Amino acid sequence: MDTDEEGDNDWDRSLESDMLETTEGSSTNRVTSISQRVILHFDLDCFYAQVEMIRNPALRTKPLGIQQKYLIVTCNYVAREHGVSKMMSVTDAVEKCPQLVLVKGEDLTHYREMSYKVTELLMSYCPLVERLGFDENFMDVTEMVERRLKDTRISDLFFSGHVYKHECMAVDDENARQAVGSMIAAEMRQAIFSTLGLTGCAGIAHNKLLAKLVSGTFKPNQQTTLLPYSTAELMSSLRGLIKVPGIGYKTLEKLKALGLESVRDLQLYPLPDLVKEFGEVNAKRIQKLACGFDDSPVTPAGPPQVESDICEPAANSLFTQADVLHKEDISSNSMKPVKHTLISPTQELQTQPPLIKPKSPRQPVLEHSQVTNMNTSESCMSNAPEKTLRSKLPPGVDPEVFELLPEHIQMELISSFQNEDSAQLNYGPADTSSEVVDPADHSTLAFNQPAPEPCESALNYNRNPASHELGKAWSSAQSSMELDFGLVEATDSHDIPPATQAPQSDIPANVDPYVFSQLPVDVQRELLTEWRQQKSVLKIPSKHSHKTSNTKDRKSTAKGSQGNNILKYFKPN
DNA sequence: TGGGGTCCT
DNA sequence: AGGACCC
Repeated sequence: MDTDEEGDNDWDRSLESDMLETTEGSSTNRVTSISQRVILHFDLDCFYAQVEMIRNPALRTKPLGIQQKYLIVTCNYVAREHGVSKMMSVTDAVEKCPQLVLVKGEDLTHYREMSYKVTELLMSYCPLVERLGFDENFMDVTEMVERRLKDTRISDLFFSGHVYKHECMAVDDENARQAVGSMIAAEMRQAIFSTLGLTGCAGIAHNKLLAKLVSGTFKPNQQTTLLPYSTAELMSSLRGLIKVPGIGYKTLEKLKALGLESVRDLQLYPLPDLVKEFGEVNAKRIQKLACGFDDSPVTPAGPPQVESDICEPAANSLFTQADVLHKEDISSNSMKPVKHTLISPTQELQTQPPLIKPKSPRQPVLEHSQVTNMNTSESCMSNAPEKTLRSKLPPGVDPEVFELLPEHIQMELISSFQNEDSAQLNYGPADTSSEVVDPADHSTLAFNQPAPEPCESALNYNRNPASHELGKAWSSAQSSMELDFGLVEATDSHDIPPATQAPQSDIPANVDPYVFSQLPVDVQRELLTEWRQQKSVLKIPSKHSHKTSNTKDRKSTAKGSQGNNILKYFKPN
């Protein structure tokens, strides 16, 4: 039943209500098609260094390295200009930059606190936030995007920040969701900056893997959106398999032993041989990662659960997984009243209002009749004559190249156009169409541009221009927040943190640290006292937190991620 | 090569 | 608990 194909997903639950619910055997049916998730990845710039610069603004102008033992674990951008880099030995760093200021960073307390504030802030917009280390967060904003699309005219949309491999991009029906995602990401980055004084990057894509990868394309304090058809370009731009998140040192070594070096090598390697080395599940997983497929859900780690909702009676087996997910999502959403924000999206480098786009390829859309993944299992497809397979190819996919792909990837491609990860392998402008595999060619597969197709106007854009549901509610518990400190536009478009920031670890996320620092001292003190008494939504795990009650249970209940699950990180469902 | 984290077996 | 992955 569960080949690990992109099945039983929860990402399109937002659309599920519109869909017919039928049950065929045990497979969940998805009818609609275009539902792709919108995933955000936030990555704070040199996080430890930023925290130290907030604690001591005098450091801002100096080259700063954060030291743990004999390592510079991170450093600010001033230091980077002098040749210092992350994970460099202190000796080397000082050699490169004798004026380097060193701050010990072995005690993580401050970093941890700040880190959770960021996560909390993000959670106040949308509960689906997953932490990755102290300085990264994933967010699934699919529902938020859907809601905005409903009451925003398409002409009011634009891409905030960069669009991967494009200088500018006009918004149309096909890319509107990504555009909204980029606007949301910009607002959130602005919120992180104006309330916490931290800058960072964001990536917007249709899955976690790609959001993470694309977020790093423009580095400090910028954001980048990936359009699905640019997936292959992104993947092939990675130099070395180690750059694929989810492939670590051990796996890399094994892959090397098999003679694989590039992303493309892995994409094309015969699955059976891969299975011998890694087992079926892992083999498929890593091969899919190499192709840019990742159906792993955004799994909130913290305890957003405040109320009763988790202790529900054992799930009725008549419920599909998706049903359960849907419920949980609604309940967690409903406890999030939000205030309207005055924050305006940052415009960044992208000053251009969208003009004319290079006639954009569109995301292929399949007919509804092609039922999702219902057993796209090998058996059923591998027997299919090639002609049949080919005839099902999404527009723009080069059949020649298609045939080079491992079978499960082919299946993925075919079925994915109804799934969330659709259009993944929709490789950009092609030219290598009819080639034979050239072992020396380490570039990636190329597909033709998808031909224009009738668009799915499943998304209707109404009038109602200014609709911003993003609120700045910090924690539902707080009420003293009527003071609109946080709503002050503390910055202009260029995101330079005020050097005067008074670091106050107790000020709530929606209070601008700068504005706070301008208040009379006694007022500050009074506010702080009040805030300190208030509970955080996300409790910071104590150092010796035993967490007797398993985080796992919390997770699987909280998000209802299919309790089984393979790899947490980018695991297939 | 730190000082953490997560999940799977 | 050990091993893989992540930062």
